[in-house]
Amino acid sequence: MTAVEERPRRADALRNRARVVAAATELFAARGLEVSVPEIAARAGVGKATVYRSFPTKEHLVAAVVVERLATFEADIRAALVADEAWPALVEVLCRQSEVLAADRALAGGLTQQIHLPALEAARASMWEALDALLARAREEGGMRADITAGDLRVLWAGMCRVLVGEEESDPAVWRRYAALVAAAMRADGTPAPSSA
Amino acid sequence: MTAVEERPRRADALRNRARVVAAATELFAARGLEVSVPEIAARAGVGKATVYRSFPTKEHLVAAVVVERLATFEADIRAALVADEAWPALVEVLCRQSEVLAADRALAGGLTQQIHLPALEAARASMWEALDALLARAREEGGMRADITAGDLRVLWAGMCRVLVGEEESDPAVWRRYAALVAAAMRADGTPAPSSA
DNA sequence: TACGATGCGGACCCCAGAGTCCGTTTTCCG
DNA sequence: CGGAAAACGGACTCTGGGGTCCGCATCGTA
Repeated sequence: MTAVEERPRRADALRNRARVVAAATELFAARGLEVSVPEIAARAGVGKATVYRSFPTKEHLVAAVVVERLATFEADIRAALVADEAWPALVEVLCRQSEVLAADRALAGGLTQQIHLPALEAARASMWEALDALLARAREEGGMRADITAGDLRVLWAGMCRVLVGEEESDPAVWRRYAALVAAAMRADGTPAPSSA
Repeated sequence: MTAVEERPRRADALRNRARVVAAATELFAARGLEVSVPEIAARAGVGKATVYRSFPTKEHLVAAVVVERLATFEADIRAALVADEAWPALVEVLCRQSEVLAADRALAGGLTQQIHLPALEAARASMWEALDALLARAREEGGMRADITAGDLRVLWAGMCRVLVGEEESDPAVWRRYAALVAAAMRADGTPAPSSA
């Protein structure tokens, strides 16, 4: 655990850090968050220790990459927030991001992975908050069941993503189709929960 | 890899095997399929090697436990097959089994886990076949979208289960609610996939 | 009851991945 | 341009889980 201090870093250190992040981003996208640190270091053309000089822990590296990906996802959501009608915009975001996920296993992991690092938690929270806002608008417009929250969307959507990722599904059309099914589950049209408990 | 021969096994060997399976069933249910063999052995009150005498590989042990669980799931489905109306019966099965899953991480893993062992593959296939039959009936009765297959149900339902399991959700009501949402996604009511790809 | 086959379990090996150390190289400031 | 601080990277340790070995105990049959 090398401390991450605040004093100015040398040029080569910054360059190497960037290379590591780039390599990690590629590898995580291609093969998931399980890729080992040594392999990332090799891909970046640096030694393992160099990775640990920028990131105290593998989790920190993962977080750095995932935060980046979450940010672009959130940007897409926020763009949808200004659309005329929220519901179609929401569905479009889901479909589009599902296509992205078809080729990026890192984000999929990031949606649900159990990593408790402030930076990541914050990025996640901010993202869900944006999605919540979009859902709220869709609800107001009447296109959605009233009891659906961003959390519900997360469970259904992230879950489906995990299964598809696990099966190496890479056809964007398939991903879009499931995104549409998840959207269908949230539509306003009766079919309330049946019976007890 | 100790071979699993056919000659009659000693009484104590059978007893120990049963203990191991019982311990594994408990631990897998409580904490998922990641529980280590040493820990299972300890819980069963036997040595690690004893586990490997009955099961050539950890995967074989996992398979043995999961097959058992899948069988009870399948039995539930087949019972629903003789109901008057297939759709409500299907929803009921999903809700009920979701409650079961709330307390059993083993089955959840078994639904999607990548283990390629004949016995497990067979049990899974048989289970999905039963579910397919139930879906077919529901489709005939008109309660369901025509394009939904058992595979679709698997992606949505198993996915949602994985997320809930990962978050240690143990409130059966929550599980039932999501099962109902998945069911809603499959209902016949327009909302077809939007646009391209 | 005796004795061979069967089964037991603790000690052991192997591997892989996370994280650290230290002698050498690079940067950069005076 | 020279030297101290910063960074490098290969070699190292540590941990933990899967799977095996072998001397000892137990079973069950003649």
